[in-house]
Amino acid sequence: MGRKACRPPKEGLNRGSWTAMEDDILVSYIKKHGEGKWGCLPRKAGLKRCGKSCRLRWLNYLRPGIKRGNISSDEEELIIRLHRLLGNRWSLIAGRLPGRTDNEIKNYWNTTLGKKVAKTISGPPKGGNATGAVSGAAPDESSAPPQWSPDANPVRTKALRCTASRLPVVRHHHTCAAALGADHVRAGVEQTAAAAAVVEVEVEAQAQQDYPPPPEDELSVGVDVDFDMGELGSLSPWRGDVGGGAGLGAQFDLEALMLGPGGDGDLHEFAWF
DNA sequence: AAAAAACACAACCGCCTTCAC
DNA sequence: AGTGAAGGCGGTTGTGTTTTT
Repeated sequence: MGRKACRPPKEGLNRGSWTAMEDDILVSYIKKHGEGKWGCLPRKAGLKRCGKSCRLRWLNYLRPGIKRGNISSDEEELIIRLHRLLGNRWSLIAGRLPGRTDNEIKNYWNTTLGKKVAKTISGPPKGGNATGAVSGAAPDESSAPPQWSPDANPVRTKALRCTASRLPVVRHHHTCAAALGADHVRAGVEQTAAAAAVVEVEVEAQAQQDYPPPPEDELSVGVDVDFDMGELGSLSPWRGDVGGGAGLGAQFDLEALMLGPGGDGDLHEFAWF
């Protein structure tokens, strides 16, 4: 048995744009009863809307502190940078822009910024890291800072993720020690913050050259973090170790773009060189 | 001035994860 | 532990507005 159903039937619900009166009802209800329980809210507030619609309306437009429009050039720059690192993880990006919502940023990117960035990229002559892509919600790599040439850096690695509380999980398609030492790697590490934390990293790598993939579980990556948090938005140097069997041991330096002041579940992005 | 095309953005949809039972 | 509702997220669509032809 699941929890009690709270959602109202879908029939007879209003759709489309919200009226000022609906907004008023929603705002005054939430002021009185607080956020949450979206499933029950429409019935209790007397709104002919589904809970999801109420939630969206509140979070994106009615919530206090929401900034609307006029995205500044500073904000634009930050969005571009965060998108480069995080891809289409709009809620994460929005979390770094006070007063902005994921929906607004997503819309802004899809209509304006994405095209702008694409134009910038396609403008200058091709070269550098034109190959490959980070999978899924692909961050915009073409403008990523560490320039590398395919000749010198044979492997591209994508998407690292971990939490400090987890045992290391390693996934790889193809990889090699040399590549790990001289790679163009983008790593997203979610960790619970702690001084001098040792972070276990999940790796997904893709080779451009045919190196024999090491057997499963022979590659492990430990990032020995000197948890000297840099200034928000700054790059700070970190040092890490790649251990594991099959001669894969290697040391590497990395830079971390500080996206937050450091706290539980804070997100860090690493780039290997 | 009118029609067509392009743009901007609010809202919806479906999927996945979390959580209460 | 299993089940199903609620919550959250990203992708997509619909529609009003602006620009171009």
